[in-house]
Amino acid sequence: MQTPTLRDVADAAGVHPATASRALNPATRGLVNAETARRVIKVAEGLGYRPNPIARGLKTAKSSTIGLVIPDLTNPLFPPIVRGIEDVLEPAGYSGLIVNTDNDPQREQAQIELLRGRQVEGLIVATALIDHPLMARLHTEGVPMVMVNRRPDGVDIPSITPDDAAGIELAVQHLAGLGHAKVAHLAGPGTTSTGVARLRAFRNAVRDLDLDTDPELVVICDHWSEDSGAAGLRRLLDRRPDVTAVVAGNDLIALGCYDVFAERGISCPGEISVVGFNDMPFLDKLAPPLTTVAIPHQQIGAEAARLLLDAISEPDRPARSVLLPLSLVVRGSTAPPAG
Amino acid sequence: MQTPTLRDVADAAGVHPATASRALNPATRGLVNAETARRVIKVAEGLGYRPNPIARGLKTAKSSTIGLVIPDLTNPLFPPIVRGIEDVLEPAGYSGLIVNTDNDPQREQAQIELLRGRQVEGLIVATALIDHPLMARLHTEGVPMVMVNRRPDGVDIPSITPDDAAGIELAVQHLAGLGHAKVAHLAGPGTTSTGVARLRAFRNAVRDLDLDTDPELVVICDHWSEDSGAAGLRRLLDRRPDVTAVVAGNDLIALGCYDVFAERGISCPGEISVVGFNDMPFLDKLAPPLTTVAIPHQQIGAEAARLLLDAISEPDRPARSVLLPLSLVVRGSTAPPAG
DNA sequence: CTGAAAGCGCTAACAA
DNA sequence: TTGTTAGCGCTTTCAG
Repeated sequence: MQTPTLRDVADAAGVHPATASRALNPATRGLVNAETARRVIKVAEGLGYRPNPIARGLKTAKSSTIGLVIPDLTNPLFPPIVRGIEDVLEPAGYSGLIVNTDNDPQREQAQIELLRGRQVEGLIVATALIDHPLMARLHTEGVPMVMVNRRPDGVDIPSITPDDAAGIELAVQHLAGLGHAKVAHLAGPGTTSTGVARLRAFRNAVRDLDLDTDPELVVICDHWSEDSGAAGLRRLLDRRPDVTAVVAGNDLIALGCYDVFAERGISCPGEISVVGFNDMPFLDKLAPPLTTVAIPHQQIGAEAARLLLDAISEPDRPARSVLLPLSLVVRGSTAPPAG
Repeated sequence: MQTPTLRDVADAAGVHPATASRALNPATRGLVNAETARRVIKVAEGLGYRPNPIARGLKTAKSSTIGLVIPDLTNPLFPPIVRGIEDVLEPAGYSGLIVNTDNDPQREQAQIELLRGRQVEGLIVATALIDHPLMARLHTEGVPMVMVNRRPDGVDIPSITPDDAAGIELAVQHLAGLGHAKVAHLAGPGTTSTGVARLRAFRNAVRDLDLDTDPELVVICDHWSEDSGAAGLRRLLDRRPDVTAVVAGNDLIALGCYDVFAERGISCPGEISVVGFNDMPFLDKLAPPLTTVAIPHQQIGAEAARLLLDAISEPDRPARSVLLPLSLVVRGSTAPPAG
């Protein structure tokens, strides 16, 4: 016999399926005689009954499923976030459906279509762009969602983001404290909130700390990637070979710097110091270990999931956004400037 | 109006829902007048109709969903495999539901229960142990599944695994070629197929190449983890401080060696060479860059997904298993022995 | 407190 | 080729 159905349980317990349903569902159990309920539950266990969420979903128009929209699972930033998400989704009876967009809006739209087709009850999105018509549309359509890491501008969607400004400030202060005056910034793309927030914070910090404010010290990278970081640093060095420290928009961009150091025989931190952002795994094993701004990955995910579950259960509650505190992890890639 | 249903489409097209269903499903489209079909499809598009897979699943007892059982998404080995899996699942109309077991059999069982509750049509499992009653039971219950990376013993389940023996042989040959005679092996747990296969291959290789076959040169680690690797190397060095090269069971174990090198001031590759296994990301950025046996991660995943889809569509086809070829990536962690 | 009846959206016989 | 009918497994009115 295949997995028993509610009917089987009801028959075996000598009650009507409806009664069995009520007895088995904690939320409606109160409507049924405690004794009967106990009996039904017992029988259900005996038969190894497991409710079929598909059937339940069809009736209740709920799938107990939520969509995770990320650029690329292969980026080490995301797995811990995903873990954090699942850690809160699972006890709540939800499952996460992960899709990768590869940062392609086309693909993103298709993937989200797919998720909606699968009746996800909400979306956790890590691919937000500052100007993101798709997200805006979904939001007006009333799709419950939460942004992680980045957020669109001018749309009132709940989000969990790191405190970019504070993080960059920590980084610049650290470098200034070491004695660096010519600090550069390899910014992330201006299409992302993290890119612009960190850039703005950088400009404020160098100004406040009386460091060199030459605009040539800022290079905006095309992507949040190693290659873009390398290209950015090359451009920077061509303009300002005298730079002694770099605040990278994130860790991958910092890794790109490492490539250029190797390529040009530059010593780090001897000649140039570097600070990353995100503290992705294994950074402590690099040569040199990367100093970086650490964000609480799992916690970001967990918090996002909680916000989303809230949004699902209380659709009318106003969007709540969380700014997560972060800390600077000082490792070997930063040191006082030479001579 | 919420998402239109098949009824809405049928009404708008002036046909019966059953006809609309047939027209919309490519598999049954042949049963319907080409003209009618075209019209229905057109109307469906116009209304933005998207079929509800939940309803479809309820009827067909299929969920178009498969379960991915992995130990921990946070282990960098898995994300690329997952990508590979999704890359073939998605075009086939399937979605993957990922669960993390944290290598806890308890949790594994619970998670698989959950997946089955969600009516997954099959399982891709990366947590196989040599002796794995749960997998054996699922297999006899006829649950379609495929093992990736590791496999249980004595059960006829399709699997995609790296060619462990060949990989270890490459590693040992490389070290022997550099002039190492005292080569050690930090083996993975004996409860996993990869652990024992690599250990066996190591023993064969040192014998065939006339290297030191002292059993003290083999340490079996408790887990496939950095900490276990570190503990293993400490044990090894206490017994055989004269060792000049280590073949680590996998990259994480090799990373553990790096920790011990730092802790004891041992230079690598100056005093001890290390080879890893898996070629997880960013190994080229380590100090020193890790020489390792590379496996085709995405391809493993893709192949696993293909096998599973086959198994689902043809349940009676005999289990097919694939041994994937691998290659040695020589980086900076290996060099001729000192003096 | 429990049973009867209807229906979620779709597909699969069976008829016409 | 199309429509009719029934039902997947469950929840949810509505009566009783």
